[in-house]
Amino acid sequence: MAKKNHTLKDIAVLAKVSRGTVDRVIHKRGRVSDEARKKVEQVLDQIDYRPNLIAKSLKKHKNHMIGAVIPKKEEGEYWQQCARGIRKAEIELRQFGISLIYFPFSSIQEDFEKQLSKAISQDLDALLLVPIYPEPLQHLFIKLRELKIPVAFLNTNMHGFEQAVFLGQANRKSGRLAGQLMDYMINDGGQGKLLVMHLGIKSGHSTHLAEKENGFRAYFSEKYAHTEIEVLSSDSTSDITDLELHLSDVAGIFVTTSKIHQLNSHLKLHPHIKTIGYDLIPRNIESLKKGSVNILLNQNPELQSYKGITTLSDFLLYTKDIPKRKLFPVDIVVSENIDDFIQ
Amino acid sequence: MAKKNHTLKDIAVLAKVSRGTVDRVIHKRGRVSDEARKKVEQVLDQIDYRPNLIAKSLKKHKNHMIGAVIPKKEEGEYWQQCARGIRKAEIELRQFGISLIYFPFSSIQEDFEKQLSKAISQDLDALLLVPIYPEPLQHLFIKLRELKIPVAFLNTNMHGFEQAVFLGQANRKSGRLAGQLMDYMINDGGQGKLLVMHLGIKSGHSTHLAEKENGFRAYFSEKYAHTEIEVLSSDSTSDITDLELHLSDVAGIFVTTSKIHQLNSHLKLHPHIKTIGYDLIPRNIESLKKGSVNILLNQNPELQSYKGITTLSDFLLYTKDIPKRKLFPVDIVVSENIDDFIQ
DNA sequence: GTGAAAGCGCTAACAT
DNA sequence: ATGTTAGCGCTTTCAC
Repeated sequence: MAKKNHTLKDIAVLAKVSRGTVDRVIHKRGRVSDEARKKVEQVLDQIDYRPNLIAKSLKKHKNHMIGAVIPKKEEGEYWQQCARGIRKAEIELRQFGISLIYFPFSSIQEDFEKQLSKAISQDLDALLLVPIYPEPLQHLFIKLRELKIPVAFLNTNMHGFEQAVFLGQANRKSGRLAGQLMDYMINDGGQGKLLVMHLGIKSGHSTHLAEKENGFRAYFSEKYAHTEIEVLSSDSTSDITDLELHLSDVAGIFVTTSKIHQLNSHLKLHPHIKTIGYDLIPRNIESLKKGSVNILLNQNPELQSYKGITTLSDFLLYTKDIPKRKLFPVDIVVSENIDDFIQ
Repeated sequence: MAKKNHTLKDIAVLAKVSRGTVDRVIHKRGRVSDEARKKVEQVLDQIDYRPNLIAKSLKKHKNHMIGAVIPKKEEGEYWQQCARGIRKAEIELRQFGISLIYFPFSSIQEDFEKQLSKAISQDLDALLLVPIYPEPLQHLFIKLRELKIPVAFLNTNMHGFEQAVFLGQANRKSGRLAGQLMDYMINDGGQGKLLVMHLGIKSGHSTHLAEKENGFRAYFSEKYAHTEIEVLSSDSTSDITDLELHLSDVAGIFVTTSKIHQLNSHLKLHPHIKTIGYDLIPRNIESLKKGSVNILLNQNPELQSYKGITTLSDFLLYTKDIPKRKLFPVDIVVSENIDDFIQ
């Protein structure tokens, strides 16, 4: 038994009922007599029935629409990569009757609000979105919840949704990882203090950064009695012109944002300082190749958004379950393996 | 135009011919009059026809069989992971009418020969295999080539096959990467020599190891005038008992195989020595967590074999192209991110 | 050379 | 409550 893949028809024959009845039993659509149900269930116990997802999908075929509410490409290379992942999924899935509609927003509240409203009003079959300003825009998220369509959240998680997947990182963990890598590079945490820098922060992202910082600190406080760790924040380049003052006895710098490239001119003067930053944006890649940055942690926005779309489409096409969360490991990127990660 | 996804039927209507004719034109099956062909081609130029892969697959459905000629699980944890990836794909693909047949071999020539012959004689629809002893068994590989079925090669590539994908690593590159990571850890290549160890080598794998070694050497020779690099090979544990003699002024050890855990007792005595090894097998993981090993490079056998099967099934189900090669980046694993990679 | 039609496995509307 | 049937888009067989 269990060799052949049984079909609904097989089961109907074995249970001596009609295909319709079998279907009703399997999908619990009711309107079946106990007697018939028992007969079918008996057969189902015997064999290992797996519905043919391809047939199911073919039947249901109704050109699914997935909306993507994501920051505009102009918002930075990170979001460009994110868009690339979505685009890749779009091309692959077109042949399966999935199409995408984009709702790109610039990161001001009004624009996000506008785009999300537009998306909500379009009765889509699923939605991928990067949720920002959740508090002031509660009413919108409530509306979204009421739609009861599957949602994929990128970067920031939201709760209270029935069918929702979160695609993102464990920020604290990546901070810890940065700690260990830094530790390896500065050779056992001894001499010199460390700098954690939150560069070019945009509103709404600060909790992520704090988590990274905490992880970084946690690593060192667990391993060494005390390592001196100083924190610097800034949302513009001007703030870091007087950075020089801080760099005298610094052994390593951990930048929690994608802006490590802003330090380039400083780092040239201090080649011994070990540096870890985030994200494979062109200017960082350049810095990595030139050696002013030692390690980049890649949060892999392309893969995340790609998986976001495929998770949704697996649900739409094959009624596969939507997992609660998909956490992606960060890639550790140095100049010797950077090529594996770009294109 | 191009909004809706056009079907064969649509085209037939537009071209005022039958669906059969359209199909014949698209698939170049001949037996079409020039006149009819032109009409169809004209329509095809106008619209963007994308055949519905799901329908195609449903129609063709004929329980495809994929054979897997891979080392037995007893051959080591690496192959066990490999088997897990295949198993994962098997479970996922069962519902699409793909089934697998396993031909596990123990790594002696006779057994491999036997299993591969068996696989060849079973008229499978596709084959995944780990090719070893290609020279002495040329006749078998010639036979395999003649079968003209799609093949996925794991770990070692073979040439002259029409539909074949190679899934594996760029070994030299991973050696270079190990070089850079070592460089980072020993702080700029200065004091102390380095050891490259080929531990527990099995026949047939030595070119891989040499490539890794070369990459490692290349990194250092390009960066520093001269770094002293010593090489040690062994195919049994006994050879490394006198290792102690070599360890006096060693700064780092790079083990090109998965056997770095064999060094555990030695490393305890020299905690300052930095170590890089391969593969997430339990004893290595333990060593990593305990700190006697600093970095493990994960060649990701599970993902490789999984992708091997899915590449083949994408071809069988959806007639998607088979790429020439899929090279996987190695994961850089330290104790702080090991959890991301196990289970 | 061409069109008509069956059928892959499933769902859902429609009879009974 | 249950059985029958049409049809998703494609391939393939079979008449003509």
